[in-house]
Order: sequence, then structure tokens, then C-alpha cells
Amino acid sequence: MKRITSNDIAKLANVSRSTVSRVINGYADVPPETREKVMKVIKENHYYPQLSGQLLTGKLMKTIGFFWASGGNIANSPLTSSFFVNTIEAAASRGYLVLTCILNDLDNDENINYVKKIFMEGRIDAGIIVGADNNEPFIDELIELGKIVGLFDYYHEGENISNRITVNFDRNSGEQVIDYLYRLGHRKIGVIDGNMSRYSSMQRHEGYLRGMMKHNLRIQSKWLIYGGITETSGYEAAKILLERCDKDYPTAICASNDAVAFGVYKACSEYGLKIPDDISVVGIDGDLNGLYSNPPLTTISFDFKDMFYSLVTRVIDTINEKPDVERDVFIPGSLTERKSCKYIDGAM
Amino acid sequence: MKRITSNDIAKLANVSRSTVSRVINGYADVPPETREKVMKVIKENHYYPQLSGQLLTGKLMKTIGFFWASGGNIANSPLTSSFFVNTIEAAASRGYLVLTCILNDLDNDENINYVKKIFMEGRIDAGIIVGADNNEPFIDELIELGKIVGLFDYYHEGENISNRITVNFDRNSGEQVIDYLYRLGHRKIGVIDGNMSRYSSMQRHEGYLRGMMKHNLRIQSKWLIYGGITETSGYEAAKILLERCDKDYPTAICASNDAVAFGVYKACSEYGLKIPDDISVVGIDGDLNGLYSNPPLTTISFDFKDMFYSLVTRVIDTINEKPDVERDVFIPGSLTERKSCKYIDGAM
DNA sequence: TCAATTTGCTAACACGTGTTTATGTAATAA
DNA sequence: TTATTACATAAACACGTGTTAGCAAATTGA
Repeated sequence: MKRITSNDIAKLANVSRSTVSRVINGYADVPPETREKVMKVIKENHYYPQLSGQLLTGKLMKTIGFFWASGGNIANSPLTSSFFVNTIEAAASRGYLVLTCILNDLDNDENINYVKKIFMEGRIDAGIIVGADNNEPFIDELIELGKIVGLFDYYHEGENISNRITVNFDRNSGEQVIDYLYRLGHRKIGVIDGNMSRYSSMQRHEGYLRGMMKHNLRIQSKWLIYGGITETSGYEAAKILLERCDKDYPTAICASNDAVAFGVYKACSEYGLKIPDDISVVGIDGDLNGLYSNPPLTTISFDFKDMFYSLVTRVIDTINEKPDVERDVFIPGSLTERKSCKYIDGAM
Repeated sequence: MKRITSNDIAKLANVSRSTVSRVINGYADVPPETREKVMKVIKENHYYPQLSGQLLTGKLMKTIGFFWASGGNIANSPLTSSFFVNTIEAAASRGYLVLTCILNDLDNDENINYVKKIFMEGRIDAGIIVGADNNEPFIDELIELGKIVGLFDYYHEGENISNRITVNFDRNSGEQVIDYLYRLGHRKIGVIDGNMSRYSSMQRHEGYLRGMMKHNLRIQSKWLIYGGITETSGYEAAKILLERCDKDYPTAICASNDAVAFGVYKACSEYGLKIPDDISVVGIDGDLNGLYSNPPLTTISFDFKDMFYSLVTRVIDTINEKPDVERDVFIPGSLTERKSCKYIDGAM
């Protein structure tokens, strides 16, 4: 099936190719009867201007890339669909499409070159990267080459560059959790930290410490542990923590995210600790699975729709050279109280 | 920032542009020293061949479109991420990217034209459409114009056309459910049907009827009801069904999918019916939320990874003109027994 | 040494579109 | 009637790449 071009339309309508072009692009100086004649031929022959030609004249793709660098299985995470759907819908609301790409990691040169190629060959007008470690050199490189990069949960050092757009979890969610537990009377609080190359994990860690210090709570190293970001790693970390506490358990554990909190659930159950009667647990993310867990998980919820709309909107504004686009935005979380924390006597 | 082209590279390397091209495309008749000289200039200047030029020479996009026509909020459905991730990963395993697009419905001409434009302007090499009603005329039109369309859960009448590729739930999942309930002793079985323009709903309905007839079970119309495919619509339907049964409840209800089953849960709870003690419920889909519901939902699980890999693979094979690509594939489901069905005395 | 072949490269064309400039024609004004 | 303007359309160019045909130089064979 031969592809039909504007040349064919021109011949069929007995006009020149440029007249066809001006009809399609709504130029003023083409009389109604000519316009109708040409439009009729276009419809009859199902003619659509080819992107291949348009790109060459400087038109943009009206497409942004969405790169997800996720270790592990994301097909079943409830956050996954939220990230995708909100990015796609935010882009669509501005007339943009989304080219999606999943990468297992960004430690690997092959993957990095793949991403760079997609940016550089003009397949997308800008890209959003989720799951990059802080201060990724290849991201700086892309920006230096003039590309626009949107980043979710990402920290960068040095000066702001207008083509680097970020959205991050608000800095004080960790502190919020400690405040809440303090109000419930908890004084011995354990923390499971996430992956420290992820900005959110760093911030949460600092927030915990800030909160503990604010309330003059003792920070015991045996109650602190690195636990990654998956349910399995959280389970392993919690087992070690409980083991080494030797009955001097914290009365509450702050997990680095909801998945890790579910790992803590499992470890506690193996140790015969009932939640929240024997020990309280708090997550962070607002994962909807926490509604169905037993007990339902108290957590800090984030509005991912809000976050991705903010990011996508600012990225597209940057493509269109809108002035004064805000580069770095922090979105606050809110405490979602469910059933995994217990009120206790603060003096105990 | 001016875009750098193969012409610039040619000048910098003191060769002709075509030599640059043959270096990039791995032609044989270029000696190693020339190749290295050119490659060096390419690296130093971060040159990447532009898609805009390549497309013009007949290269394909190496991209497939993924169109999701979903009524309602899909951001929180656990199936959503599975559909996206499996499509993207299946495509990636063949070297293809995925352009994603979410549409609220396909009843609307504007949306249909949007999809047609994306196909026709050469932005994608083929497209997958999820959520289309059976026998959509615009899909036939696309196929007649030479486009390759992959369809999930879609029935079409008439002859097979090689550019129409489908994957569907296996025909007998409805029958499987009835067999299972029969084995548990159920004789009075109610059915909540889904959207009959969706192929899977049609097939399930027929499967139920076939199963009932096979076991000589009475099909009472007051036990059958149309209930859509969302939790809310399932809830409404279940309320009507329970209301009009006036104590002559079925002992088990087959929901058109898992979301609808959760609606049934809610309606039953309002009517003071405990699941599974007073009434059994079966879903279809294998939604992971069913693991956390109370009680965990017995359902027919489908391997969506399998389904999308099959679809994507065959679509890409068709793009590459592989002969004898299978057009229509059915993937069987498997009964996932959890806690929402009770063994009862068949004679009761 | 001369003809025949291989090697290494270039010039030229094709692809489909948007836009700018030029051209021809009809209507208007002088 | 002639000069001027407005209008409708066409011709020509630019965009970046891949590929084909062809040319000159270097190499081989006799």
C-alpha cells in the first residue's frame, strides 16, 4: 500500500502542493471554494500529513519521554499505575503524548546510552526520569547538551539550571511521623531507613532525627537500621533490629516506606509481636494496599497526581520557553491515620 | 544551541557526508583508520543521527502505540500497572518503544480521530487498543488502510484479516466457575454480568449458562442481573438482586470481575449476609486486591503478562512481515481458591 | 608494463513537509 | 486606457538522512 503524500493530493485537486499545505495549515489567502475542493480530496483519500516530513521543517514531536528506572518487579505495585496514569494524563491535558520506557537500573552503561540516544535523536521534546540516583552525571550531560529533564525524587548539587526540573516529597514528612508518635506517647522509636541515594530517603532520615531531637528523644543506634525499599528487605532489616534489641524493643517503628512496613509486619508476627498492641508501625507513601493490610497501616500519604502534574506541567512549559518556570517544587504529605499505632503512656 | 548534523561531522572529519553515514551504518568498505577518525569526531561532538532525517528514508519508528480506552478512574486499579508494564517490557524485549495514550471512551468522534491521526501520520508502526467495543468500525478502517492493530478482549465478525491481531480470555472461564461451585455443593447460583459489548463479558455469560445447563441447574431470571464492570455498579446490581430475591437468595454469586465482586461484598454486608457463611462469591480477573479483602476473594486468575507478551510479540512480528503470524489467541485462566466460597450440602 | 580488478570515497538523488519568494491574473483606481 | 493594487497560486528552497551509481587511485595479474 503506497503512502499518499501532499503531492498526490495536489495533483488530484488540480492545485499546487503548497496550496494543499496552506489549506491544511489554515492560511488566510485561500478562497473557500479552493479550500473545500482540496479538503474533499484529502478526506476521500484519507490523507494525513506525515510526521517524517513535518519534523524536518522544525516541528516538535509533542511527546515527552517517561523513563522509569526501578529495581525489581513493579508490575504489581499500586504506585506504578499512579505514576504512569498521572504522567500520561497530565501530558495529554497539554496536548502531549508520552513515550514510556522501563529500565532495570541506571548503573549500567548500556541503559544510560539507550536513554541518551532517545533524548538526542529527537524522538522526544523532553524527558522525565524516575528512580535516578542523586547527581547522576549523565543527566548533567543531557542538560548541558540542551535537553530538558524532569526528575522525580531527585537531589542535585550545584547551581540550578533552567532545564533541570524537579519535584520532591516535602522535607518534613519524617518529622511529622515523629510528632505523631510523640503525641501518642511513644518515646522509644526505631527507624528503618531506605536507600540513601534516593532523595526522599535522605530527607526522611533527616526528618526523623530532627523530630527526635526536637522532642529530646534518645536516638539509640540499635533502633536504627538500613532496610532498603522493598518488602523483603524491610522484613530482613526488621528481623535484625528485633533480634539485636533483645527485648528492649522500641515501642514504634518508622518504616522507610509502605512496602518496608509490610515487611516489618511479617517480622513482628514471627516474633510474636502484635501490631499495634505490642509495637506500633508507621509507613510512608500512602500505598492503597495499606487499607487492606491487617491492621490497616498508618502512613504519610502523598498526592502523586499532584506531584506528576506539577512536574509534567513545568517540563512542558520549559519546552515552550515560558519564562520563570519554577525549577524545584516540594509537595507536602499528610498523615493518614489507620490502625497500626497505639496510644500508650508516655512515661512507660 | 544549534543542532549538529552529519554534514558538520563530515566537514570536521574531512570526509564526505556519505562516508559518515557508512561509518554509522557499519558498511564494509571503509578502512579502520577512517572509521576511527570519524567515530572520534562523532563522540567528541555528541552527534546522534536525527530521527527526522531517518524517517524520511523509510526507516520505521520502532514504536508501538498503546491506547487504553477506559471508562472511569484507572489510576488505582492493580490491573493498570500490569497492562502497562507488560506491554512496555514485551515491546522492549523486541527493541520497540511504547507510546501511551489514555482515552475516556471511544464513543466520541474527537477521540477516534485522535487515535486515527496517531496511526496515520506515521508516529507508530502499529498500535494496541484496549477497551474497544466489539466490531468498532474505525478499527476496520485503520486495518483497511494498511495499519496493524492489536486488540485485547475484542471480538470481530467476518473474515480474519492478517493485520488484525487479538488476544482474549479463554472461552471457558465462566464454566470453570460453575463447575467449582457445583463441586462445593451449590445449586442456586446467581450471576452478575458485565458489559456485553466487551468480549470477555459475553464469553463469561455464555460460560455460566453452559455450566449451569451442563449440571442441570435451574437458571432463574431473578438471580441474573447486568452489573457493569466497576465496584459501584456491582454494588448497585447486587442490592437489586438481593432485594428482589426476597429471602430466596442464591447460595453463590458469580461476579463479572473482581471489582464487581467487591461491590457484592459491600451489598451483602449491608444485607447482613456474611461471606462465605451465608453466601459465596466468586470473581474473575485475579486482582491482587482480592488477597487483602475480607474474606480473600476466590477468583479466576489470568496471566496478563502472558496475554500482553503474546499480543505484543505477534503485533511486532506482523510489522516485520513474518509469515504465518497467529491472529487470534485465547489464554486460559486458572481457579485461585481463597476464602470466599463455602462447602455446602448440595441437597439443601 | 599494461590491462583488469579492487578499494576508498564522493556526488547526486530521494524522501514529505512548511514557508518564502516570485509570478501571473483579475479587479480597482487614476 | 493605463497604472496600480490585491489576490490566487506556483515554483523553489530548506530540513537531515540513507543509498545508489560512479569515479579515481591503488593493487593485482599476466
